Amino acid sequence: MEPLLLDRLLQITDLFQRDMARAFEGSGLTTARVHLLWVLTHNGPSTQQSLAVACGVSPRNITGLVDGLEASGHVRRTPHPTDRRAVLVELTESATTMMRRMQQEHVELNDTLIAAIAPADRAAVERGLNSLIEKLTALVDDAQTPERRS
Amino acid sequence: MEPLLLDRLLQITDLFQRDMARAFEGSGLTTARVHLLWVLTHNGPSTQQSLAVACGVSPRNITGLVDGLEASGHVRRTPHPTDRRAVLVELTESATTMMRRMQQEHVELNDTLIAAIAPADRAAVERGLNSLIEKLTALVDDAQTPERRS
DNA sequence: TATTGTTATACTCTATAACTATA
DNA sequence: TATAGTTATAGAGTATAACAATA
Repeated sequence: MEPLLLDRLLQITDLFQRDMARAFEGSGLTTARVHLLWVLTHNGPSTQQSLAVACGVSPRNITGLVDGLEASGHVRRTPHPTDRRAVLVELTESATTMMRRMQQEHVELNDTLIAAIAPADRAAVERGLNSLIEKLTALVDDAQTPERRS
Repeated sequence: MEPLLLDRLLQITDLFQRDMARAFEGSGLTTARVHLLWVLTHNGPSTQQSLAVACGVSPRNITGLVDGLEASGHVRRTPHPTDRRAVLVELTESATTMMRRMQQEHVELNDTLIAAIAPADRAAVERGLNSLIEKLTALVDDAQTPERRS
């Protein structure tokens, strides 16, 4: 009984989640908080509204995540220069350093994974994953868009 | 700037999670509860201890998940025939029917995804995913096992 | 003495709704 | 009037520790 392609992909999903959880444990960080740190790394100082959009969660949730990251010294809230309602969330120096290291480990893991694939198969795997992403994106969007509000 | 292989895999992970959450919404089911239902589908009536091991969560957590699934009519607690400490959790008839349908949809999604990959690439993608699973499993285990308790 | 499940407690992620301060 | 963020409230998933009943 060959496992289905779908089962293999789900297994990879599970392995990633466990690998990430393991990498964070002890640091007080969680998947949701690290996600926010990645967004800040890529986008620079951001308002909580924009973080909510980027993370795909409610603004209220961002308040909680930023509270936690502020308490652990990873981010800092600073006043928005022109809008006194808003705050800018930015990485602290130590968090910036940490994210640089994480980004490096990310690239190293990528290299390790590519090295695990037979050279002759690599191009096909890349094409295949791209096709899967395209198909999955279409499926998710299809399910989202046509909410027949008749 | 080509995205990394790792980023593609993470994107697929994200798409799966969104697709599953979408599929369950409105049904009152969640990822954790559906996972438990899958375990029951595959293993048959089980004690909460064995469910805890199979789901990789604490026994206490299983109590909560089973409480919820019992309230929604998906599972039933029955006395263990020989061990009066334990209970056997089993699917109700309606949940069994639902899981059969879910299993069918699972196979259909698998077919859809395979169809999205160019036929010439399919074998290479399968091999590549197997290699990735092997490598990732080794990485996760390596990080787990040698907790140098010196 | 060890195991099964539950009660007690706590933390994180998540959401919606109401409210405050500003635009 | 609309927007940015917070307080209030709620529910799910997760954990550990203490306890009951049973092995």
